[in-house]
Formats: sequence, structure tokens, C-alpha cells
Amino acid sequence: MTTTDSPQNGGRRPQRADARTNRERILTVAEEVFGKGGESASTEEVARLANVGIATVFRHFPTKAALLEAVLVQRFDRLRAQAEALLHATDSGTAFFDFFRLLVADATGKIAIGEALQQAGGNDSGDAARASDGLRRAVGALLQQAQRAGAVRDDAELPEVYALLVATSRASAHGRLEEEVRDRMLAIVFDGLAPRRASRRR
Amino acid sequence: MTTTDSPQNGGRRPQRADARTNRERILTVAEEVFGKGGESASTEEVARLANVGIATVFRHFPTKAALLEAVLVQRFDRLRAQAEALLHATDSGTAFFDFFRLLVADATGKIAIGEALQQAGGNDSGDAARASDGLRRAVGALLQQAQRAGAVRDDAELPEVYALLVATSRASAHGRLEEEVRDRMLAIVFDGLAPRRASRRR
Amino acid sequence: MTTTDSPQNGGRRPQRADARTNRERILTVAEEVFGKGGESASTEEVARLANVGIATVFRHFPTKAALLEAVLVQRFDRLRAQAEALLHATDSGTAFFDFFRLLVADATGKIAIGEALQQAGGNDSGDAARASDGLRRAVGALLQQAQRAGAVRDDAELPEVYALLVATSRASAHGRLEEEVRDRMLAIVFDGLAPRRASRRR
Amino acid sequence: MTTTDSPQNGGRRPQRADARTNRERILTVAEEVFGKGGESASTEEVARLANVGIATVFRHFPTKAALLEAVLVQRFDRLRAQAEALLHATDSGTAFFDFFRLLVADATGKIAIGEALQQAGGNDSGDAARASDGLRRAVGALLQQAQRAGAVRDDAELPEVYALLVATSRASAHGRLEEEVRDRMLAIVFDGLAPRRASRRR
DNA sequence: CATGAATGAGCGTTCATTCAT
DNA sequence: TATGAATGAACGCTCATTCAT
Repeated sequence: MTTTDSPQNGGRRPQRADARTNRERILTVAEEVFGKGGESASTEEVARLANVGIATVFRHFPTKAALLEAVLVQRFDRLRAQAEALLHATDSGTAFFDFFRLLVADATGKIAIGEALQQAGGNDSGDAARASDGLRRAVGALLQQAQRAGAVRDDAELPEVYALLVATSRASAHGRLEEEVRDRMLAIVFDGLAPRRASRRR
Repeated sequence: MTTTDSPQNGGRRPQRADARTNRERILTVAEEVFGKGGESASTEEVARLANVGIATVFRHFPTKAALLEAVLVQRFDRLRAQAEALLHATDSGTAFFDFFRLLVADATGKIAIGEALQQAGGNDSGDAARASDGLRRAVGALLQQAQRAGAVRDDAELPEVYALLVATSRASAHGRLEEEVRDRMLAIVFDGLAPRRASRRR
Repeated sequence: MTTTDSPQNGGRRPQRADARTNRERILTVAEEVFGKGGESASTEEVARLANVGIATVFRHFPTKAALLEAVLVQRFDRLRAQAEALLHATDSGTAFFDFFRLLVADATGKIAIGEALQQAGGNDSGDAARASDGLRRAVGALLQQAQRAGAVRDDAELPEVYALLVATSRASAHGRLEEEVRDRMLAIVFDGLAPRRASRRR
Repeated sequence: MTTTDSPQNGGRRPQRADARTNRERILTVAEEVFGKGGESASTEEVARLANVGIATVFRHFPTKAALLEAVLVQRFDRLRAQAEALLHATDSGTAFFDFFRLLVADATGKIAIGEALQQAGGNDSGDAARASDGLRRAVGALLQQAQRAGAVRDDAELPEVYALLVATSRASAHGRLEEEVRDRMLAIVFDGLAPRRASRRR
């Protein structure tokens, strides 16, 4: 990665690169800022930390909501990619649980993000909802695979599983949950997801 | 004997009835408003819906934060009372699960309230934190009883159990969770909390 | 002259005593409160420190301005009484300077009071202006006496002398003027007021 | 060399002209408004009279206090410059008195300004206090020069002289002092500051 | 295309004053 | 008559968004 990072570009030509760079830097900063302070964080702070003028932010994202949505889309897409990568893992039995753990750990301390997982679920009909759906479908695929592999009980369906995923990740995002507590919380959930009774283990 | 039922009323003090009514109406409305819109809801809306002037709200609660805190305290206390009532239930085995279900159902649609459960856990050293602690302790008592009765696995400790309670209630508060999905989500968690068949988990 | 001066007096029997007490306590407290914080001090604080309800303050003084005016009247009258007392002093030469010093010292730390001396001079046509005039006249009498006694230059007239009185008392009221500095400031003014050696000044 | 006279303008920066104009108009208006109504005048009135939105005022001065401070600094600096200019006057004997008169005349009708002279003396550790100190020092220099020139008595020290300056300028600012009265008031003070004839009484 | 100045609606809060008891 | 609750206008300040350069 070449880091041109110089914000005010003496040169005339390659402005496009700058714009792209700016857009990305804004997105990155926004994810951090909104992650930390929820959506109550100000757009101006995003601009400041991204080293761009406020108007530049609004040029790239016409609305604060649009910026938030872009952050979410990015996040959802990233998570979906991770989920899809795990679809091809050798041990398809544990892939589901790995992803569950990964998502929850990733959410730690990122307030608004966890929130958004939820809101985007039912809120917008926009891009974020679409991206959220993508993630949800990927999780569904992981779930099915795990069920086929006998690692997850057959009667667990996506809605409640997804709800649990969201719930635990939000708990991890907001609270002061220590890592150990978080793990024990997940252990309980995972036990609840384990195949019932007779056919134990894989 | 005056007929006023005002409890802290050593001497005479008329009209207190009106003030009490207002205070309670404000609290009720605030619970609803903040429940719906999070803490970003405006104090003025509370005033409007409570049919009082804005200054009246501030007379009763000197600060928006104080109003929010009062809402939380009220809520925590109410829940704690319910928890404590269940402590004396005949079937101490199911009391714990009943309360879990109750709390989660109660949270449905009340955004900020679920949030608050969490925030108050680590936030203030104020009344809300105290009330939150009270609830937590009551849940702890229910948990212990359930464990003694063999209805909950012994190795589950309060921190993770409480985290699950909070997580699922928030999921219920925010999302569009249908009742059926919510129940199935809880079923999974409850299975995870059930005593282990053999000697699982270390 | 019997001075029942209590304005609204339809009451039945002895209530008067209470009302009088309240009125006076309010006035006393108001002098202190406004003296300290200027007129920006709140009426409610006056009520609190006077141990009466806010409505009681407004019963006695229908307006904040009226309360302030009453404070001023009281103060002006008191000062006038002191000035008039000094009119009968044995050494009529120093009486003027004694009063000057007294007034300035009395103003120390009493922000709004000094201010009021001035404002009332040109402001209202109300009671305060009347009382202010009374004080001013008394000072005029002291000045004349001192001039007759040869203690003050003859060409000094009341307007500028009074202006100096007000100016120095305000300086004393507001600033951090140490006592010593205040005395040296007055010494200069007093020297300026002393009879001219030869035929100075025009 | 760009033609902009903006001092801190390393690179390019257009439109700054507008902002500067606004800033200055706000300051000017603020001096007038606060001069007239004291610090109780509202920031919104400043905005209105300056023909800018309220937010523009707050963009330039992040706080009402900051705006007030800027007004004071401007005023102090202006006065200090005048004082320093007089330091190089031919007749160093009368320079001191000229400045005294100038300052008092300048304060006429500007309520809060005179007040500020005083408050800034002991108040903030901020810019206003620094500027106030600068003025005070300049006055000190004028005083010393006048004393060396034999135009002011030697035993007069800065604290009391400055106190007199402040006192008389405030009197001039607040009261309805006619010009003639003001001059006679100053004449008395100036006589008090004149070198002592022989050995004056006690 | 990037900038930062400008904007106004809105928020939390205060306070003199009025009302009901 | 004394009380304290109620009120709304006003204030200082913030922020998403628009405008001019």
C-alpha cells in the first residue's frame, strides 16, 4: 500500500486517487468514531480525525445517516466475507462456532456497531439492510453446514440463532464484559446449541 | 387526620397531590419516551406528552440525566421486586426461568431501557447503579436457588448469567423479534443453562 | 407619624408581626445577596436564605425590581441618617471627610450597592431616586458645612463631589482594593478637595 | 507574495476576507452591546446587530465569555497603545494627565467596559488579564515619567492611581455625568495628584 | 473537487412571575 | 397570608447541513 496520505495535494493531476483515499479514510475514521461514541458522535469529529474539511465528508456521504450506513455496509460485508471464508474450512463442524466467537470478540467495545447490526436488520430498505441480509445469509449457510455435520442441533433455526448472535455481540460491545465472562457466556449459548440428548459429540 | 396518603407528610401540606400526580405522570411518560427513542429523546417531548411545562419537568428532576436515572431506578426496583417475589415461589426450580422470561418479555420494544440495564451496570455511582445492583443481587439469589434445586447447572455464575439476561432482553427490546422467535431463542439459552448430562465442561 | 407602612393590611388580628418580620428578613437577606452577586442574584436565593417561600417575597415586593429598590431605599436612608447625624458633630470640619471615608468603607465588597448608588441617581423616578436624593442632599449639607469651616475648597460643588464619592465607593465595592490602597486613594482625593493654597484653578 | 494581509497565512486560503470581516463586525457590535448593557446583554443580540447567525458568533468565539474577553483585550490593547504613544510626547509632564482624561472620556456611556477594567484586574488568568496588566504597566510608565518631570507628587503609587483611574472612568461610564461635571471631578483628582507645596498638614 | 464559514433549528437549563391550595 | 408548584420566554450552546470560494 502506498500511502500518499498528504491531504492537500500540490499536484494537479491524479485527484481521483485523492478522492478515493479521502473516502476511505473517512470511512475508516467513521467506523472508529461511531464505534466508540455511538451515533451521537459528531460528523465534525469524523472530519477532523480524517484530516478533511467537513464539507468533504458531506460530499462523499450526503447525509450523516448515509455515512453511518456506509460504515455498516463495510462492516457487514467484511463479516460476510469472513463467514464465507469459513464455509470452506476443513472442519465445517466448528466453523460455525468459530465465526460466532469471532463476531462477538470483534464487537467488543464497538458500541454503535453492535447496535447497528440490529437496527439495520429491520430498519432501512437501503444498502445497509441489503448488506445485513448478506451477512445473515452467510450465517445461515454456516449454520446449515454445522447442522449437517452434527455440530448444532437440528431444530435451531436461523432467526433465533441470529438473534443470539446479535444479542451476545451487543452485550460484548457495550458492557464491561471481561473476556473470561464473555467466554463463559458463549459456552452456555454453545451448549444450548449443541445437539440434544442421544446423538452427542460429532 | 388528613386524608392525604402522602407518606412523608409530618405536618400539613396541601396540594402535594397535584405535584405527586405530575411527578408520576412525567416519570411514566419519560419511561415511554426514553424507552422508544433512547436517551436522545428530548426532555421537551416528555413535557409535552405529560401535559406540563418544560420547567415543571426540571422542577421535579433537576437534570435530564436525573430524569433518566429516576426512570431507571423505577424500572430496576420494579424488576427487583418481581424477582424477590419469585424467590418465595413454590417451585423454586422454575422461578429463575420464569423471571428470565418475564424480564425479556418486559423489555420488548423498550430500547433505552435494555441499554440502561447495561450502562447502569458500570456507569454511575448514583442511584441507578445502586438500583441496578439490587436487581443483580436478586437475580443472583434466584440463580442460587435454582441451582440448589437442580434446575440450573452448578458451574454457571452470576456474571455470565446476568450478561445473558441483559443480552437477550436487549435483543428483545431493539429488534423486531417476533414472540415465537424470542421464545425459541430463550429455549436455547435455557437448554444451555440446564444441568449438564454427564460431566461436561471440565 | 406612626409608620405602619405595611401596605396590604386587611388582615384580622396580630398577623402583622409575622408579616413585618418576614418583610424585614427578606430585605436584610436581599441586601446581602444582591450586595454580593449583583442584581444577577436570583430572587429564589433570597427566598431560600430568608426562610420563606418565593411567593412570600413576591407578596411583599411585587417585582424583583421593587425588591431591589426597597433594598436601595433602605440603604440610602441609613446612609442619609448617618450623614445627618454627622451634621451635628462638634468638628464640622472633619465631619465631611469622616462620612466620605465611612461610605467608601461601607461599600467594600458590596457590588450591587455601589452600582445602585449610581444607577438610582439617574434611573427611576421611584422611591429609590427619592431616597438617593435625600442622601445627596445630606451630603450637600455636610459639604457646605465643611466649606464654611474652611476644611474644603470653596469652588468644589456637589455634583463633582458626589461623583467622586460614588466613584471611589464603587471602586471599593468591586475591586480587590486592599485597605491600605483604598486609604491612599482617598488621601489623594482629600488633598484635591483641600482649600487651595493661593488662588489656584482659574 | 500573496496580496492578502492576513498575518497567519502560510499557504493559500481564500475567502478568509469574509470571515475576518464578520469577526471584526461581531467584535465591534459586541463592544457596543456589552458596553451598553453590561455582560447581561445577550449573545443573540450581538448576532442580530452584526447581521450574522448565532452560530457564526460561536464559531468565532467559542463561548460568551470568550467573546467578552476578546472585547476587553481589544479595548485594553487600544488603550495601552494610546498610553505608550503618549510616553514619547514632548511634554512628558502633561502626558499622564492627558491620558487620564482620555481614558475617562473614552469610557463615557460604556457601562460594562469600565466594569471590566476592574474585574479583569483580579479575575481571569486569561488573555484579558494579560492585556489588563499591559495597560496597567503602561500607565505605570506614564506615572513615573510624570513624577520625574515633577508633574505628579512622588508619593503617589500605581495601585491607588490606577484605582482612581478606574473609579473615575466607571463613574463616567455609568452615570449621567455631564461633561462639565466630569471635568471638575477630574480637576479635583488632578489637584490631589499635584506635587505637594511645602509640608502639608497631617 | 476541497474547503471552512455560515446557518438555523433544537436542546438543556434558568428565572421572574402567576396560580391553586 | 404563606406556600411551593407551574409556567413560558429566554439564554448559551451544538450540530447537521448548505454556500461561496
